[in-house]
Amino acid sequence: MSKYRSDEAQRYADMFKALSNPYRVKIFMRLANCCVEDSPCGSDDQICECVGTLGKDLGIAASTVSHHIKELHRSGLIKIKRHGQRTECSVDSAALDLLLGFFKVSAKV
Amino acid sequence: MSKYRSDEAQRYADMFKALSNPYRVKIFMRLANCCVEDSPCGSDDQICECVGTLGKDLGIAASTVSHHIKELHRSGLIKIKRHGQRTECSVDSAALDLLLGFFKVSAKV
DNA sequence: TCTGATGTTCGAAGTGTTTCGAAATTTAGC
DNA sequence: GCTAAATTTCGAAACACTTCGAACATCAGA
Repeated sequence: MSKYRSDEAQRYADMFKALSNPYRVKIFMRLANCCVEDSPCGSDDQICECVGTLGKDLGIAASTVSHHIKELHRSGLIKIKRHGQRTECSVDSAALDLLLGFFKVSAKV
Repeated sequence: MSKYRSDEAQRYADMFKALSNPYRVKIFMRLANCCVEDSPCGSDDQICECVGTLGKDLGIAASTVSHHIKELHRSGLIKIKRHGQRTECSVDSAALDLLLGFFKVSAKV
């Protein structure tokens, strides 16, 4: 409590909930390795047709992948940009910094 | 995927699930500010009779606090040591480092 | 404008989570 | 051995999450 606003815990909980599913963790890790912030999927050398390709790699239905991506987006962890038929996703670096800060404070680094 | 084992995502998801509830985030933040690893609750100047006091501050039943603490413990985020009638909790610094690493890698810091 | 590719929304089934109060457990101190 | 304090376990009710397939929406290109 103390140095945090009462609804700050809720904000963190929302982001952690978005990462509380192994498929969403995998999606997030994959995005973090290929598309952070303003270098979205499909640019330059990296090609990841987000929903479709991720769905095949994960072995779950496309509608489920779409749902998980929506959850990640709702929590603010990722950004979504529609580009023609494709939906390009990227990790929101501000959210990343916020979470990094959460554990840095806790770790007293 | 790539550089992570298949069940590594599950491990992270478990820890994030433990932090997916605002009460558990509050408990974790409080513990991180008073008892990390080997300086458990109640030592020296800091006094926090974990379950009891946290329950009053959070405004929820003691049995609920106990449940949340069990969840944090099961995920590996905190350690539990019974000391007489009290249950002393502390943040597991190894888990903290693991999560810090998760976001550091993602942030490409 | 039709077609195929890509992605989203909907409804449903199964499962898991949250919270409580009551009862049980554990331990310190008499 | 009793009693009181701290915490856990149990059972139940309400609610939320996960996943799918089917149906719908959107867009690129012939």
